[in-house]
Amino acid sequence: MAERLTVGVAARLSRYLQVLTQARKMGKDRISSQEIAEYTNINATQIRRDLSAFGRFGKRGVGYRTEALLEEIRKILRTQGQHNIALAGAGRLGSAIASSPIFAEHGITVAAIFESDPEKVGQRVGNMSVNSIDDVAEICRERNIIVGVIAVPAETAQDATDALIGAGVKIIFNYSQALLDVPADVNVHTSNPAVDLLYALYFHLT
Amino acid sequence: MAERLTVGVAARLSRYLQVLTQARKMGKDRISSQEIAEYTNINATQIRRDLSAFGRFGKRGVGYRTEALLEEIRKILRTQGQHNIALAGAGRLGSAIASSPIFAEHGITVAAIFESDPEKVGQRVGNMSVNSIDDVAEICRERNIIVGVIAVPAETAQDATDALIGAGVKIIFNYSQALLDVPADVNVHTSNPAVDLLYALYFHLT
DNA sequence: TAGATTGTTAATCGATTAACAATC
DNA sequence: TAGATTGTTAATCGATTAACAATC
Repeated sequence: MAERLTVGVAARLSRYLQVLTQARKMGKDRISSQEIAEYTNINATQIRRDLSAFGRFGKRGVGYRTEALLEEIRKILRTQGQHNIALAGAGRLGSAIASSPIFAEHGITVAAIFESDPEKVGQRVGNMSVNSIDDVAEICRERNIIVGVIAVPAETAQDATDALIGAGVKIIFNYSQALLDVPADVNVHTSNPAVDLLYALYFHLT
Repeated sequence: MAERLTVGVAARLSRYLQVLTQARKMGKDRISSQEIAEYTNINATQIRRDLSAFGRFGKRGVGYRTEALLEEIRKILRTQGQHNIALAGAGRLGSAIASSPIFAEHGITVAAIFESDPEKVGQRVGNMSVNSIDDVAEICRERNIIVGVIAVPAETAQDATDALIGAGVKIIFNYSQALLDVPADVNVHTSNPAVDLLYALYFHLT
């Protein structure tokens, strides 16, 4: 097995993947490091450096072939497979996530939606029906799910997290404000648009 | 005026802000660098180093006072004011964002929602009514808005972006998959949960 | 006092960037 | 050929970490 990527390299490669996916959809056959730089705010030299560590994917004077580079990065990141994820919360945010086309594009399927509110269990969201959180263990094992998304209010976020972890989930994407306590072998990624915004404002205002 | 923060420092301080905000809500009076480290995945030494660059905020053997540290970081990031933001898109994601409590907590108000779909104009979302995108310039100037959030499908994302920029918006948070073309003085932050997920999976699988 | 945790140093490592030869 | 863009070097800067004295 090749060396494990550093956190920084893996993060940047993911960004390139995102840009290439869209560039392909827009019908761009070729793309230069300069163009990728404009869309990612990552320095063009850094991009070429990152890529050339794995091979000579570009053509001087021309750029990179979008499709080929996409495949190379997928190989490096080993993200060619299909992945099932579980969603906790069938409210507004949960529904938005379940119906978003953004996951399918990268081989990710929202394979189950869970709710603790009995009123919502059985309702349809997107093309799925909402499951009771009590069935989380059975369903996650059956569908081979190790990624869970928390789209419930802060008050119930820890309960939803505990339930998912009990069902074998190892990666949690937290869209609530709550700070989640998890065992050491579970990874939490917390998203907070408000905090990202304060950060962006700092650079705008100074 | 003090030195401008580096990108890395500003990003980390924002994360501390997020943790402190929640810790305060949970009634924690004091917090140690070790505790902040657990919630942010940032090394505890780095946290103390970041903070001590601006003053001696902690007490040896005790930790930091949550409330006081929160205020210090707000001062450093200059995010004590109130900010109005505009939202493009009154669909599922737009509604979720408009009704989220996550912004108010940091002094951010969704001050206007815009739609190009005439069917949706005038409808109520949260405690606001949806405006026509044709009125974006007038409303953004009136409400002093320089931040816009794109919560429309990829197909109309560029149009929504152009409208917001025409109205004076300088910071765009893009929740669509589209790559947005913007003038040099406008900053785009694109969020893609699917890409973040691939990145998280890489470290889980290797 | 004993235990805990900060503030700071010193050393290392990775990120960033400009510059430019190679080459398409 | 002329123009463009990669691949690579070299130099600098910031991030990361262990270690530990200071001190609450």
